[in-house]
Amino acid sequence: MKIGDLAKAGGVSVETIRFYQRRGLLPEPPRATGARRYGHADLERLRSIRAAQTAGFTLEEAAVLLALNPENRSAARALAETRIAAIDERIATLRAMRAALHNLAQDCARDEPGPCPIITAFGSPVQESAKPATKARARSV
Amino acid sequence: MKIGDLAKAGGVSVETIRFYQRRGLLPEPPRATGARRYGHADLERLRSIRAAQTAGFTLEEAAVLLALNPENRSAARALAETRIAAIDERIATLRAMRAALHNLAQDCARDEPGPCPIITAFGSPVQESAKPATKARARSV
DNA sequence: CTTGAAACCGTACCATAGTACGGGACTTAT
DNA sequence: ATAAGTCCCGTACTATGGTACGGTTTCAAG
Repeated sequence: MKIGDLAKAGGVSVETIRFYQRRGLLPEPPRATGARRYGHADLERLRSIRAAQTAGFTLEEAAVLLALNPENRSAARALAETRIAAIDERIATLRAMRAALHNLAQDCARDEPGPCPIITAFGSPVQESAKPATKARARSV
Repeated sequence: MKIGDLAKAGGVSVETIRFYQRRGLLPEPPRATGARRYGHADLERLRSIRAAQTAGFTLEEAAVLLALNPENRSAARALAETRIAAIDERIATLRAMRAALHNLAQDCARDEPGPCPIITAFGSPVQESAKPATKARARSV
């Protein structure tokens, strides 16, 4: 297999494979007249990386998982537990955000007199000095 | 108020304020002999930005919220609903990740003979050609 | 034998939200 | 009056996970 074939088989771009090689996630395979030649093991490894990513691991964590001795259950489990804890934390944060937004949206929908509660919470403080800064915009914001 | 005072009052760094100014999120206030002078409205605006961020809005969305007419409830509500939908999607993805990891961790904890299920899922494909690529590591991975 | 596809390489760029650095100007306190 | 502390400015760098560009070489078909 050449790099393009591996890319197709793994569902990633050629650039991505080269990127993984630079990061040490995929080995540098032997070459035939310049071009790298890949085997089935490389495809397996690529799939492992993608699976780890899908489960929320970073590429760095994927590298650790790949380097792990298959007998080393405690290390693997520790990694998984750490990830689960991080996911739980993230979910809790998102739920809090969601609840806050939902409440504001409900209030807003009640359509009582006065300014929109969403804008009161996040938007224009209704003061003077804080004009939209239209001319200060150097980038496209 | 000078920039340092505003930074302290808003709980951000001076650099962050300057960064917000470059992005057009905070206006460029009048100056006294070089140094910018801020008023209470600027602090309010800074707080609005941080509140929007806490609710999961990006800085770009925060800019839109700040620019909104306080009467424009439908626009504000649309923004909030979009954000809620994005949050829901993200939570769903995280839950799926969590469930997958949790199952693997449970299997692993059963400690049955054979390789660790976590590593089977994400780690070493147990083949030859895929050595850890230690020497290929250009960056620190 | 020539053309086009695909490989190679290094480097730069994307988004996001800042942080850090270096040098000059200016204020404030001792 | 000198030193410390802020302020100014522009630029570069951080992390993350790639994507894109430009130029060279080699491979396979026609």
